Amino acid sequence: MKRSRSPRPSLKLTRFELQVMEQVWKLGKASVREILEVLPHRQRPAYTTVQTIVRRLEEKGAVEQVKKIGNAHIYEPRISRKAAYRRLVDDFLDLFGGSARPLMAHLAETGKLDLEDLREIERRLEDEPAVAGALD
Amino acid sequence: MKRSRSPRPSLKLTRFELQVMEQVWKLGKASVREILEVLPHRQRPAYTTVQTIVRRLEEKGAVEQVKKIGNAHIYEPRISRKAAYRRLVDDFLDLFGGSARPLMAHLAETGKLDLEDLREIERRLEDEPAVAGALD
DNA sequence: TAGCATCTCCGAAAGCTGTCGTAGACCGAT
DNA sequence: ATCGGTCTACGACAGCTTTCGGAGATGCTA
Repeated sequence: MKRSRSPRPSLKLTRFELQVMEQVWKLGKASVREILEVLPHRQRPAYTTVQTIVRRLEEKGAVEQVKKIGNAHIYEPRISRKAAYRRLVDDFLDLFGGSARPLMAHLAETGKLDLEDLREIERRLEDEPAVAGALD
Repeated sequence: MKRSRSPRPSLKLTRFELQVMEQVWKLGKASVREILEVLPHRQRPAYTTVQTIVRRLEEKGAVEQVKKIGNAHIYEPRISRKAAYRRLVDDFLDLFGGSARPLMAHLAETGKLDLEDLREIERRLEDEPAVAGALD
């Protein structure tokens, strides 16, 4: 049975796949139904919709079946939240020429970023000795 | 002829549509062929591919035909670069709970943002008296 | 052990994006 | 007026994402 693949170095998750992963990360491990039930009420999809997403996440190597409870599979994340977001952010940064600064500039110009935000991040950077990557 | 619609407050552009818009913004006004020719050599698509994108941009109200030269339409942008990116960024920020700070934090953690970047933006913010939005 | 609820498994429709070809209109030069 | 090249208009299709239904397996309970 070639259910799951090994997790690719940085696999691309769609919006909804990410939303599902978010719940799996949050819960630590989860069944399809549990995921469904913690999904925001707004546009809660059908059970089988979530199931399909989980299936694809498994094919991509983002989650894996770790056991069964009753007849339901229980899944655990196989990639870290940070790794997933890194890929997403990288893709997005490409729209801004690949570096963060133009994005920053845009955020500042549109009022989404103020001095307080900046100083906060700055403090963190000063504390943490720029370990630059490798921590998943 | 119901060619173009009025520009929606903030319409969503796909990656490639944005790439085409980028050229239109740059050129001020342009024909399909001009857009095609300034597109990066890398994966330059067929003429009609660009044409289709421009057609969709027109349907969305992102560009409009302003005149003809020979038998070719000339298009002008109808939405600002900033407005387009704002929509994009907003959508993206939703993945981070809607505010910029978590994104910042991620960028800092993954080494995409250093103190120098932050101080640069900070300087800008201090100069410009937070006019907070409304400048398209 | 019979029945019901729940789950899995598979398949597939519908929408969006990127891709292009063809048919025909149009323009300028001969 | 005609002809060749360029453009438009339209439609189509493949791949991806989101969506879900149906058939059958499975497990719990009476």
